[in-house]
Amino acid sequence: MGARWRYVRGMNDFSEDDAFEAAAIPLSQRAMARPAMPAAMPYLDGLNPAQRQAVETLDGPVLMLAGAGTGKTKALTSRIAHMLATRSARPQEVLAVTFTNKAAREMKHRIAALMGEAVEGLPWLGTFHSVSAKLLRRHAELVGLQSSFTILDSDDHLRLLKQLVVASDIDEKRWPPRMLSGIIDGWKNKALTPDKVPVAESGAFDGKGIDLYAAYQRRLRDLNAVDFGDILLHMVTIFQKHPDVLASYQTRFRYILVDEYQDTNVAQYLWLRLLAAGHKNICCVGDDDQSIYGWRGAEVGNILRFEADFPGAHVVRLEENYRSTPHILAAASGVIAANKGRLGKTLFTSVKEGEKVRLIGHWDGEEEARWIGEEIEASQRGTRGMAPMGLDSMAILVRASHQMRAFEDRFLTIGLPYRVIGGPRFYERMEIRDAMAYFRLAVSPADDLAFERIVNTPKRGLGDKAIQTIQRTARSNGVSLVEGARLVCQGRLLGGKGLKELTELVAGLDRWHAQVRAEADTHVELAEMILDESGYTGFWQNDKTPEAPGRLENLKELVKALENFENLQGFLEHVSLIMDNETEEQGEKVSIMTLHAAKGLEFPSVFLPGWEDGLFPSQRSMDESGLKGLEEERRLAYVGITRAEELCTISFAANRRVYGQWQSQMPSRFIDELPADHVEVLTPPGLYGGAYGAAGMAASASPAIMGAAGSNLHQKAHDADVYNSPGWRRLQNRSAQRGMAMPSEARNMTIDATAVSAFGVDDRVFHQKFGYGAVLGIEGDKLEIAFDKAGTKHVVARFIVSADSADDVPF
DNA sequence: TTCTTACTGATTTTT
DNA sequence: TCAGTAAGAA
Repeated sequence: MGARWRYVRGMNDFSEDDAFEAAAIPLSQRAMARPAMPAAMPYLDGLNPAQRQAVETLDGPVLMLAGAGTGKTKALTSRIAHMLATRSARPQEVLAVTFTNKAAREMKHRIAALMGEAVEGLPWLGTFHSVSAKLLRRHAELVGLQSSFTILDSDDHLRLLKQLVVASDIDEKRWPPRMLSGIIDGWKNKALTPDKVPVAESGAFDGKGIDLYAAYQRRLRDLNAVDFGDILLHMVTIFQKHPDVLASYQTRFRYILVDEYQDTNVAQYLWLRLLAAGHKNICCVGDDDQSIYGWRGAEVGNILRFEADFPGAHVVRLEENYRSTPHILAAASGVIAANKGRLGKTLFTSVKEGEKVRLIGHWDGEEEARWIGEEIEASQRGTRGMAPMGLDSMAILVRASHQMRAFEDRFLTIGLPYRVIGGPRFYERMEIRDAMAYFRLAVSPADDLAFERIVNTPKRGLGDKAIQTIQRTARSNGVSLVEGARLVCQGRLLGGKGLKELTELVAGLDRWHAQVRAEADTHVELAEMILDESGYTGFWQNDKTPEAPGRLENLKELVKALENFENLQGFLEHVSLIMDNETEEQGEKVSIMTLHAAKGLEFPSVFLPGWEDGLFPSQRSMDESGLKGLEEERRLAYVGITRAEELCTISFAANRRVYGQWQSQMPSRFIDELPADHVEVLTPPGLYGGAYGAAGMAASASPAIMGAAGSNLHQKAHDADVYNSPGWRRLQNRSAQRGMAMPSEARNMTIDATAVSAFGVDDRVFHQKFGYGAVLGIEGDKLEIAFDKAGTKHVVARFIVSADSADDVPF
């Protein structure tokens, strides 16, 4: 949990002049920081010339092109420190925007560490959304909202759209609400209000897209709600339509800083341009080579165009890399060089040689996971003359989250601790959303979306029909759903169980709302009471599924988190923008995450599996966005490689199971783009017999043998394509030069020799996926096995080897 | 109303 | 493969 919840004041706290919530920084840290004397400027000492230039050029537009690992956060925070220390700006005149709460938090900490208590107050520093939401609460009436508007999460957003789609007689199958959501988000990212959507797009969503968009916006206004896109879009609208409001902020924010500028979308771009239009003291930091969010509206063009947008801009390149070895940098540069229209940077480092980037091909995805698991264990012990590495120093970065499974399975089997970063977020979990819907209703009974969410959660016998009755009643009386429900109860418009339960729910809501207003209990007690009385806690206590205990745990955590807020209202206002994934898990663990989630992180040792055409670069990305898509994938490769400090290991598999079907894979075209001088090709141990070359491997394994090996799994591996692909040939050539042979599946065939009869009850056995276990019984060609880690399973005998031979049979 | 069984179709994800 | 939905049975 940690700092995630440590915001105490409400967004609505208008009296507070500075956006910076002092409470966000633990007092201990603030006290420890040494006050910086304005004259001394010690923060400049550790900067290289480029960083220093970026820090000292305060006036006018500055574009800081900061390659991976070049110390851009240091430059950015030092720049703010410099502004304040030299009294070029007062804290409240500085606005710094980031994309994530995490980045905002880190900057706050680092500025505080640099400045100590030398200045009073700190700058406006937050995400585009949090800063914007704060402004919007001040000016909500200009776009027809009240300042207390609610911010919808993506779940509510989708539910609302679904209702609209259903209401307009559209075939939900052909035109899924999800698609409409994507279209509308896209428009909002481009700062297009319904009246501004170009005619060319009027065909969107069966020709009804624009109308539905307009209807959706009306509905939001009626609900006094905004979605994430609106937060920015409404502010842009306000800035454009109310020059006085804009002017006041232009005067107020004399200096603007933007992090990750390559990720800005059109709405954010306009937002910034409007605010900076007067003084043009805007400093944008970014790296066009790390733009990986085009699919959600980011425009690389924004950064490419910066000098045209802001004539006379100073462009500062941060090119000295403090993170990676020369080989790693060279490999990354080699790959990214294939992209066109880059601003161009040449990363260099003063670090000495280090290891080359390692490249290895595997037979299939499971083996890839197995090999990486072994490498990790080896690194832990310390190999190749490298010091032992902790698990925290290692990460596996995948293109798509489904690739994580192979690793999780494998690591579970061998008992290697791992942590998945970026999974479902805390506040997106069903139980948290349900609980928050109850809280929302207690605070504002008119919250129809919250009501819809929880009427029948836990089950109250209120199905579709009952809900329709409530909706009809509410609509015809022009009241909220809660009031509609009350009328339904009074008029006894429902039968038996449902009626009784609904009456009870309405009574409960009344009671809770009264408590909120009376402030009789503390909000924490109240929250507990709501969850209890609604039967929600009991609902999970009675649930026997394995997730139930975890969900109860999460609910407890949610209630605990409330302690950091003054009241329920304050909590709800913040929560939609502030909650992120900061699970400070204990213990040394290998990290598994997507390449996207890895941006901004670094690890001594990085594994990049699944470099196969179609997977990475992703086929879909190329189909949908062509060359642009491919280039974004390439940037993703660049991001991946540059996460590594000392060791980077790229791998691919010749066969992979895709949606349950085995497919042969071609090594990624990005592998061909790796500069040969900086790459060392490995061959998996135990997989090459020495007698077989790659070509021989394909040709010599007769179908009969393959069939006997039970490898219907492998049937496609004979496609010569794999072995004729440039990447594989290259691998082969390199191996040949080094006197190595290519993997052969010759060894795999030995597995078939182990027939059922080879096993007896109580034998110790090994299974590729489930690990070690003991045979409980034999049934036909299947064995019943009690696995040490994976439980009892029935497994086909040919997938089993005897435990003592497990070590030397690769499969 | 709700529980069960057939079907479909499938990145990346912050706010 | 598997999750999430949509139509049928209790």
